[in-house]
Amino acid sequence: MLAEVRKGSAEVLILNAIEGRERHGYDIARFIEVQSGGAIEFHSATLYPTLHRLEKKGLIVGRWVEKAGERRRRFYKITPDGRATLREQRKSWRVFVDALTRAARIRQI
Amino acid sequence: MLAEVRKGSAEVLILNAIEGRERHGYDIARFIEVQSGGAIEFHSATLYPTLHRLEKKGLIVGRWVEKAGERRRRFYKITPDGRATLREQRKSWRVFVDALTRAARIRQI
DNA sequence: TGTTATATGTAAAGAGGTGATATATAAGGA
DNA sequence: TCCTTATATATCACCTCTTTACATATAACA
Repeated sequence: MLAEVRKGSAEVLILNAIEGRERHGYDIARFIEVQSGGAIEFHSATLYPTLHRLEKKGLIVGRWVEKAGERRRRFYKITPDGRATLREQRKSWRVFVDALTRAARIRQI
Repeated sequence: MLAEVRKGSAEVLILNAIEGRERHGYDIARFIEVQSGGAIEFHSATLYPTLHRLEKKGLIVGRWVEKAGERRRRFYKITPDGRATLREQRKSWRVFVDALTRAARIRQI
């Protein structure tokens, strides 16, 4: 994440990353880094526990894919519950971001 | 705060609230609530420890004001270090908010 | 007399992130 | 051939911030 970490954003970023198609963990982290223009970087210590937590909650499902001569990867796809949660989290972030922007003059109008 | 708390935003909100003039804790919380249109609400358990932390770091300074027939209040004003930190935190939040908005499609373009 | 607003505070618990460390394979350059 | 880098997953101890709940006290109002 940024130098000073912003908390609670890992879930919405991961859910968004697999909204369109399934991805494995490492790919999710790269995807987020690219989409954010390099501003958001996932540490493996954030990434994997968050994936496990999301799976435990039933928001994503993973499956191991092992091919000969390749490392094993765990691909995750979003569940219907995951999609509903993604919608809620986006809205929740939108409200918060707008409120913070106003209440802390983030853009110094 | 929102139903699901967004972490790490208390400091920038408090510093912003006393950027223009000194305020006491309870007033800071009310100010933030009003400025955010009611979206951000401070609990006393977030507010007071954060004020103590900011004072310990030298970003704000407090003084007790006691008037006859009134409750005691502690008024805080921002220090030069506090102003510098406020500038940095605003920038940091701006970068993060923009990155998150893009990387998690917060506004669902 | 009871409730609400004002005003400050702490303790225990939980959530979420970080730095460090670990393991293992494949690809590419010296 | 050896070393480094990228790929790929994972855990542990620690830290920071926030919440729920509790505590205290005064003033205003019904």
